[in-house]
Amino acid sequence: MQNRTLMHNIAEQHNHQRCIDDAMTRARELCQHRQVKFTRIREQVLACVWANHQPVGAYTILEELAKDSSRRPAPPTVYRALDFLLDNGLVHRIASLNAFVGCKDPSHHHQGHFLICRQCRNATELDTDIINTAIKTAAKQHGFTVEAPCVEVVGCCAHCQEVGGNE
Amino acid sequence: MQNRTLMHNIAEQHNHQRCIDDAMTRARELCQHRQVKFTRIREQVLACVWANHQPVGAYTILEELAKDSSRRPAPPTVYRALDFLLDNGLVHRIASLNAFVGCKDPSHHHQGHFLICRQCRNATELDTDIINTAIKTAAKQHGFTVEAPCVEVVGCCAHCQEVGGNE
DNA sequence: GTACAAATGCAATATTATAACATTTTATTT
DNA sequence: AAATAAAATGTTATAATATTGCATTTGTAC
Repeated sequence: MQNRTLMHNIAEQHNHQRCIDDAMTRARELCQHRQVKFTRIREQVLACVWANHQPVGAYTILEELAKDSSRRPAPPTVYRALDFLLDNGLVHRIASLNAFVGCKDPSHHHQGHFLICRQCRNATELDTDIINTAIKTAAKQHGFTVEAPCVEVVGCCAHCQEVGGNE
Repeated sequence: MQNRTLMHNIAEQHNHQRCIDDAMTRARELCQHRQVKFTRIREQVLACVWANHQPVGAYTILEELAKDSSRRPAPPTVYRALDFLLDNGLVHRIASLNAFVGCKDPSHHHQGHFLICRQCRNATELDTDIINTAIKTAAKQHGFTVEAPCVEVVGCCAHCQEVGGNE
């Protein structure tokens, strides 16, 4: 049921295969440009993260890698790949979920803001500045200098509101 | 050094003993009013969280409880107390730190916004609405209904900027 | 005092993440 | 191409955070 909702959602909103392909191409080009190596493992991990728009845990990625190859990689393998992808802005970590999600714009480093649907679990990265501006304004009142704002908003996405259903 | 900075900070900003006392009194009254039990363990855990303004981990709390009494409580003891305190809005959980911090206004339920100093580790809870408003505005553009916004801003607090020092 | 519900004790284990060191692969120099 | 250095990955172990399930105790209502 939840899966149906998700697939429905994704299918309606965009061609997800294209979404994946674009992300992988972007990553490849970006790594080439930065002269860093987009190795097989890193590619596999990124593909796994982009498989859908739900943030995915490190150990879930591990399972997926195990399916693909005959031997099961150990946790550090995945975490190292994730560290690389994080460093290069190709994925974001969602602290409140201990999970990772693809970055929609890896060209410039930024800490994304996320809308996380409680129902379908999709995480949407925002690209406005209003939240950052508000945070800076609030911080300024305390003389606080912002370095890394982390914004993870749980709620209900447009599609799940329409569909309604399981609460 | 970091400790000195922290103590300095706290000492300058407010009388922390009073800060603790107020928080504990507030908690006691609130539990009485809500007809929920502010048991010894819950009280100890809350006191531990309020010991300073740095978010504290569950296992650190465990250590503290072990010091106070002859026998060492098991993790569920602490987590259950924390769950109670979270449910009653007496503490907040900082997802990005896996740690807990006292809530400055438990009278109404809310998800706090935090400024977390990278240097002294103090977490300051914001009480403005600008960030929530910005989040709602941004979410609205996506037809997203906000339920629980999580805002954890890492940066450098006013005091640590003045003091400077270790980066 | 009995019965029930809530809270705590306790053992085991799940989940997420890292440390330390060995090996392999890749790139660079000779 | 061989030697070297650097980067990436493999492997084992373990740390850190959190939960499950069930037993026991405590508190409250009847």
